[in-house]
Amino acid sequence: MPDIRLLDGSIRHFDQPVSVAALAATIGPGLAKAALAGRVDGRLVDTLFVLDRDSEVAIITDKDAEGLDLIRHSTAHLLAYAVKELFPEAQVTIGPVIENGFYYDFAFQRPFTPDDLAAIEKRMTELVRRDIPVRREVWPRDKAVDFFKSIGEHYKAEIIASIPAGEEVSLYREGDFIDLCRGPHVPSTGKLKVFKLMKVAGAYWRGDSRNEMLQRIYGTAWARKEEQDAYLRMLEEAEKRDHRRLARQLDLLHMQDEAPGLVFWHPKGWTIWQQIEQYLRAVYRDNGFQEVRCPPILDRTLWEKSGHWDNFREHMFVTSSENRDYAIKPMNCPGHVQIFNAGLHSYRDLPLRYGEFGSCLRNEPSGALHGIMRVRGFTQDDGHIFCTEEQIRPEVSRFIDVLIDVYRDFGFDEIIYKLSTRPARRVGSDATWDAAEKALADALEGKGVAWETAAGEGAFYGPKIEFSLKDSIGRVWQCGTIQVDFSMPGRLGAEYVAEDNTRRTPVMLHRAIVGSMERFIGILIEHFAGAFPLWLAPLQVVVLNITEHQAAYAGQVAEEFRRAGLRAGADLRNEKITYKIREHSLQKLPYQVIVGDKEMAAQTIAVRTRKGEDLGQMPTAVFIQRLQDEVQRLGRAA
RNA sequence: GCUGGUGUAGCUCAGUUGGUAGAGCAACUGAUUCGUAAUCAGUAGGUCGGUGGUUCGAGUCCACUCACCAGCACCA
Repeated sequence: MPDIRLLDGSIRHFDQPVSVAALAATIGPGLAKAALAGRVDGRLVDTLFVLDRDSEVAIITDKDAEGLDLIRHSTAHLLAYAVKELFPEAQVTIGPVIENGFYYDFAFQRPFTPDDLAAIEKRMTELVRRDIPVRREVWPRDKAVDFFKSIGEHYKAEIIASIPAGEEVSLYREGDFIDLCRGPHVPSTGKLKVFKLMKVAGAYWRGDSRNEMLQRIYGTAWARKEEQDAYLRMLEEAEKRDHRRLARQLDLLHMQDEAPGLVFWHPKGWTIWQQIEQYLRAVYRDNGFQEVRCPPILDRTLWEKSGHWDNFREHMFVTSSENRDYAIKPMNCPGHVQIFNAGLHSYRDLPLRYGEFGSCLRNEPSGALHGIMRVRGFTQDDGHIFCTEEQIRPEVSRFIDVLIDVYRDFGFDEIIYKLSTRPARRVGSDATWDAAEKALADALEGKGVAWETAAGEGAFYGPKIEFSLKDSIGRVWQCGTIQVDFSMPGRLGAEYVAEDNTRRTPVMLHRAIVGSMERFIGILIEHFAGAFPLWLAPLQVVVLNITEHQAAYAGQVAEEFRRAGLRAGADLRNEKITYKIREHSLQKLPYQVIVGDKEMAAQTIAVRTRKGEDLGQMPTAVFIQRLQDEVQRLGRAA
């Protein structure tokens, strides 16, 4: 008869098998009510699971991370239940938990409408009110296949049929609804209080674009109302700082129908770009990268050699002239190899590092385009390191240091590291992969940072590390990468003379810090909500006169700022000072300098920030010094 | 590329069952010279994404097409 060890170390003895729910009840009525599931010797089970042997048990409630996942998973089932009640002809497929919620895919003869969603959500709420028990059943696989076929659930039958024959499968029954599921689930629908259906969209069956498209309903679900409210507020906030909207409001750039996926940079947007480019250029210079520039189009034969013609022909822009085919470069590496190949290199030259703000064009599928985050014409802060296998680790290590510094300078303190290892289809020997993966892992380990491994997610040509940053509202963006490449140098005939006077093929490391300039600027716009730090702001300070009387003085002050190397303007329009302040505040211009008769008489200026803080009155020279200090502090002077 | 949705003045949007386009802001003109997030008045501005069709008549209906949006698939 079971002895049950609880989380606090205490042991409870029972004279007969006991369910998780009953166990919770012996601990306290509050816990019994809150129990969503149990964790028995590390395995999650339903509350009706019977403990019949000695085990270690934790009661899972909505305070546990697993509890939240459970709620989301069960809410996905609740959604399917409601859909089947309202639309019996709809077929169910799968309904997993995702970040912040869940989705469920249905096969249905017509798309669901927003009205349908409202009706479904209403039905879900009714099912919750009825507090219907959710019960696990275990069936032989074949019986389950026959059953789901018999009720017309062909997708479900197909899923179950892919489970090995002879195994048992678990089904969950709530009311008249029965679904295949590994479980566990919350004990009854009444436990699901906080959820909202968000949107409906198409999704391919089994994630394969060759398959038919299903109707996917997305929902969010939480343990507590306040958490959902916070999540919905975060979405609202994200919408407010959407880079497409801010780019228009702040007059940074635009895109138009005639150039899908391509950006027209306006003066203000281009100023930001230039600050970033100049900054990165200094980073390159300080870290041994020599800046180069490659031709925008290269002969087809080169892309055939590199392998891109075979793999990406559909996504390359091609052009021809005088019976020759060219591709507009979709990447810079083959060009950098040409520069490497243009001279004979000794092992003493390695590592050799090239960097380029490389403009690339890729004919991305129309549905992939998204503002300036995913475009057809973009500029990589691309770099390639030609080195030996032994040099991989120190190069990667050094790169990580640089990357951390750069991200910090842009205001990102949290970085997520992911090491992607060998995929099934790959080039290079296992020994080579072993060494390279170890070099990357060692480099990460040497930094003392937390990192995770994505097994099998490396490129066919080598392992890589991907660097993601977390923005001010908690969203994660993958930007940097460093990738080992065993393939390209050989394909394009790169070699160096080794110590023993033999010709060897170098290893090539591809690396990018911000990734694409366009995308990174998009991320920055959203991260800062358009309120760029001083060193990046298109205009750093504007001088406002109160009446025409101080116009000349205001112009003179602005000129002083400009002479000091600051991006300054004067707004001498015949408008009320409040009007001008409002306008420049909305434009997120960092500092507004106000000059009236008082300031003019004292030969000073009055300063306020875009947030409305009053910095008081001071001589222009004093404020210039402050601004210069701030620029120095927030970013390396370019 | 796929599924669904959207496309009206520079911007944000309204346009009832098809009858020949409207608001606010911005712009322009004039008045106002006013101390920390919107001064008042006036003027001008649109082949309603494009092409074709139905109709006496189309922003409103139909077909095709382009772009964008939300997902999916893709991302060297």
